[in-house]
Amino acid sequence: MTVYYRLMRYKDENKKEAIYKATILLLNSEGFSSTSMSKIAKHAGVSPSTIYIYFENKDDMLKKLYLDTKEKMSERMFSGTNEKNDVKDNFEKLIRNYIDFIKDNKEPFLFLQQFTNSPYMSEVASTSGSSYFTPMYDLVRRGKDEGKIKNVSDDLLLSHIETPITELAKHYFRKEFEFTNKNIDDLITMGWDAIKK
Amino acid sequence: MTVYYRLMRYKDENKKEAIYKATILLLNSEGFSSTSMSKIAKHAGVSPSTIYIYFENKDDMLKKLYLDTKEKMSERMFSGTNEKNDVKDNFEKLIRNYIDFIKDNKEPFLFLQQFTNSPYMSEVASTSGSSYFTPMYDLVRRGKDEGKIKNVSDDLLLSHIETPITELAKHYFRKEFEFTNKNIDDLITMGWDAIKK
Amino acid sequence: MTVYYRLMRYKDENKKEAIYKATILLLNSEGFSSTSMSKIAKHAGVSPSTIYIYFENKDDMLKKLYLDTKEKMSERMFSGTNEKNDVKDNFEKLIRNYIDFIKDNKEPFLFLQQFTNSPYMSEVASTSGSSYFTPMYDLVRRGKDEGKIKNVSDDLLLSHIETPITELAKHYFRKEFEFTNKNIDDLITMGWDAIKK
Amino acid sequence: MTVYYRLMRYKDENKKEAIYKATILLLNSEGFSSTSMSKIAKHAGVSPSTIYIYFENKDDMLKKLYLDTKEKMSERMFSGTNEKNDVKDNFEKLIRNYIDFIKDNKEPFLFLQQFTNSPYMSEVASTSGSSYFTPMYDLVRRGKDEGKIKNVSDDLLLSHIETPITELAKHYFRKEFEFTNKNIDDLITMGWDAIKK
DNA sequence: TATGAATGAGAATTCATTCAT
DNA sequence: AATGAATGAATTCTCATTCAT
Repeated sequence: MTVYYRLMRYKDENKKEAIYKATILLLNSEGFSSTSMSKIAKHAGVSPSTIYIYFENKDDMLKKLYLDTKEKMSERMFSGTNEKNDVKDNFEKLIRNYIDFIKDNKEPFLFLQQFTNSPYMSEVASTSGSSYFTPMYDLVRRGKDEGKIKNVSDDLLLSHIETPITELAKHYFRKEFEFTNKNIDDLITMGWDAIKK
Repeated sequence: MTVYYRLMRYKDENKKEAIYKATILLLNSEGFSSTSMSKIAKHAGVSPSTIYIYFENKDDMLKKLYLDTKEKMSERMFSGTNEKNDVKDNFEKLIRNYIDFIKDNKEPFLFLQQFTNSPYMSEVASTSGSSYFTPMYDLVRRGKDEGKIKNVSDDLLLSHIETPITELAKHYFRKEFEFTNKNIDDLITMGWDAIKK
Repeated sequence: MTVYYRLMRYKDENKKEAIYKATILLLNSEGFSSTSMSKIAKHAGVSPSTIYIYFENKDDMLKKLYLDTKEKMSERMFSGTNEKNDVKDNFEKLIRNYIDFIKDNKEPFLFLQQFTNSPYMSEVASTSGSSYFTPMYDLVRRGKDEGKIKNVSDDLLLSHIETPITELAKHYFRKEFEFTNKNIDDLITMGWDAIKK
Repeated sequence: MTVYYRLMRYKDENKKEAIYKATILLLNSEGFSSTSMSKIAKHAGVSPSTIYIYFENKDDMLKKLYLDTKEKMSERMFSGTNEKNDVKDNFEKLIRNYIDFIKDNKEPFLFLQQFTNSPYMSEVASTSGSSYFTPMYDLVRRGKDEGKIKNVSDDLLLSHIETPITELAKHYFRKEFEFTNKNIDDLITMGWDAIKK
């Protein structure tokens, strides 16, 4: 009897994921201005009003989707890196992880780019988001301490690690570029040349 | 009579520019989905229907605005570079030009970023747009021929020149980073280290 | 077992009252168009679906709430009046009762006004409602028989008893008027002057 | 030529009136909660968006409609009254005017009642609205000065003039009461009895 | 009895665009 | 060339109600 009263229709996490997935796909194919809540609902196979059970409004949904996607990406990027490893090994691991993530996550990656370059970003940036990259900061700081990395502004260093790959990824998805083994090796060399002392 | 016509054309260009300017500002502050034709018209001080005298429709306007802005940027970037100059000098000039453009053109720059990372881009990319960067391709090719630049894929090289600065520019506009002389010099060093043989 | 059932019924009445109370408050502060079932549920501390256990639908609930409130008011109005008392004494008692009710029941009173002047009223009027005022009709009829009250249409008489107070009550709640002893005495005099022969 | 430039599509006051009329009819027949902007538009024969050319939003429209209707009513009520006339004559004129207005304006009258008893009223009350009744205040004040009217609170006096008729009007529209000549005469007598010294 | 999840229909409002001048 | 009025279609979001437990 007790059980009977306790039970109720639980929120279905599948629904949330379906909403996220539909949003990313639509955003990537049609852009912010053409991605409406009803289109998202239709693609996710739910009613428009259902979205409002999981999120306060469209903004709230987009921001949570961004944070969720960004978190998944940064987890993947730093997996296998370790503050006991050699700095350059970590650097190389990071780059390979990032490329792996990109290859496996075309749509989430493109969504992140679009979001990051939209005014939505500034609203999220203040909250959190950049916190995902503290391991990166730790890495370059250690590299500087150990005298292996140029003694320049952190931002300068970081901008030479992630961003060239990000740019190449866009070419990759437009099939103008390939992440061959040689290209990846070259990328590591160039990145390291840029930041090493 | 001549005067009459000149006056007309002068007025036109004013209106077109006002529309462009209003669009960029709105797009940067509110994003694609909140930038409507009537808002643009109001900010530009014209009637919504006036926009349709200058442009076929919203899409047409955005694309022409992108192309126009991009052209202005690339003109500025390559000014003073020359295929007779030393490759490294050209490289340095390019970077300094780009930073100058960024500093003087916050709103156009941010608009370009937003547009480039949106699905609008793919519609424009096919038409033209990348043509603006042929001087860049010429430069790296010459560098390779002269044995000064790494013999790696062009895309790899280009991605290490423009993109780190682009990334830093965003930090700059969020007031998290400054383009001091030292930072600019470091940037040039790092970029050159990345691509030089 | 008895206790069990009593507990259940007790709980029920609590919920029903909570729903009624929340509805009245919302209706008075936000009006018919902004008072939704989910808002009512939230304010009453129950689930939206719980309301449907007690009432068929929203209309049914509103009508029952009106009838319930109206009944409480008329009970209070006629308490202490008696067909053996002097007609004028009954008249005075009625007015004092009504003012007492108003003072003690701001929200229910305002709800009644709003409901009475809405198209909802016509749906309820046919069912019942006016039956609550038969004691009033009895009173004026007796007054006429005894030659104390003007020999005019009942409606004319009734409209001079309750309505001026109703109007003043609205001013009272807007803090533009006070039910001082003098005002109440004046009110009784004026009402009696209006209807007396 | 100059004329050509000056001309444009002017706002059509007919449209505004059609919107007002449709709103009143719908509000009276279906109430606040069932009267949607699209229903109003359909009944007025315009597009929903057209309403937003004339009014900021629904609230704005309702308030302006109320003020407009109230103004028309008060103009009618005080027509033919004059501060040189005898107080009692003015009083009688006022009542006859009000009844005439009611008979000729069923829908506007019922709308005013519904609006006045809704929470919308409090938003409007602060702005203006009661200003329409200054002639009434002038009248009772003069009556008191001349020693013809009871020396009681203005609110008390006013509540015995307009409100009984308002109440009877509702019965009239439900066909439960008729404004016969005798009834009107009785009404005047009773009202005057209530307020006269 | 009681619930929170779920929903299609409909709410207010804004959209890109065209019309009439 | 220029405009403000006008609009049907589409927007975000809320509604009354039902479902599953």
